[in-house]
Amino acid sequence: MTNLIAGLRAEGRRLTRPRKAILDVLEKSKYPLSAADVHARLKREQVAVDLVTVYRTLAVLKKLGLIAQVELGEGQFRYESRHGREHHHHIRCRGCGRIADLMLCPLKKLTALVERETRFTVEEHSLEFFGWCPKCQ
Amino acid sequence: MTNLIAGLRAEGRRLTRPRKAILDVLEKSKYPLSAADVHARLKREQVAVDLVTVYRTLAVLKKLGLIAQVELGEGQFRYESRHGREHHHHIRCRGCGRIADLMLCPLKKLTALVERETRFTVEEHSLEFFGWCPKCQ
DNA sequence: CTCTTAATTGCAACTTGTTTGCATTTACCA
DNA sequence: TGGTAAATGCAAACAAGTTGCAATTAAGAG
Ligand SMILES: [Mn+2]
Ligand SMILES: [Mn+2]
Ligand SMILES: [Zn+2]
Ligand SMILES: [Zn+2]
Repeated sequence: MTNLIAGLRAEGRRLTRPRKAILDVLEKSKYPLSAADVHARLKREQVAVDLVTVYRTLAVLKKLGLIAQVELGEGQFRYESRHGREHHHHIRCRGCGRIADLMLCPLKKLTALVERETRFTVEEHSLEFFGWCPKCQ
Repeated sequence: MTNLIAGLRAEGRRLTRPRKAILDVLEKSKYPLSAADVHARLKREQVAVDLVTVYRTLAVLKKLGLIAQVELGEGQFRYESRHGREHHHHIRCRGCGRIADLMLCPLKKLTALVERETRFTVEEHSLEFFGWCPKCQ
């Protein structure tokens, strides 16, 4: 939360109820949430925030580096708090959609290799697995 | 093309002009194309096919395993032919959108590790890099 | 604490990517 | 050469995300 205040101030932005509430929802979640998910949880908590504001806030929090955008082949984005969490990846069940964290990232060496081969500068990568969770097998 | 005929027949489906043309467009492309890209190229080649048919055909070709669906953080799907190409991944430039193939996949061992840790059965994975191409750096 | 003002919000409308319903057309086999 | 189920085109619907604008509000100045 202190990161939020500092980050916002540094850009001349304001600390508002929706911003606090949305970051809070993401910090409490054990898996990444879509904008619609966030909106639904806010409603459940009696916090009246428009879905448009959720989208705009997610963009702000992402720019501040407080949340990460995750894509799991669903045709939509998900977001998760980065607070106190290492860079990591996910696995998603093809049956029930369950998402689990993978606390690993073996790609440091590979990134260097890619940069040498392609002459691109690598800024980010995404590594996701898809399969069947124990219940759905 | 012989794969297409065999695959379609095996499911009681038919070989049609749109299906041939769409697979052909994908086989000629050096990078993965969106449905709209495919549609535009068909038009350029005087092949009149509705965009809806492109979407439906991409779904069929994907189910037959002839093409792969690729996601590069754009909010849309791309598709590429699998004919004669190894399983591989991509790098996409944040500046101009240029996409290059990465002919590597160092994830066999990792997959086994993930399966052991999570108890999921891994069926597929996605590994993509994002950065800046030589022209955009 | 009150005032001022630019940042933020909500609402409606819009855009883009993708899917669905249905009547018409067509590939394929008897 | 039909008969028939599969495939197509067109219009409409849907879903995620974005934009314009008037109303609201956080926060610094006094
Ligand atoms: Mn996670
Ligand atoms: Mn490729
Ligand atoms: Zn990683
Ligand atoms: Zn791979």
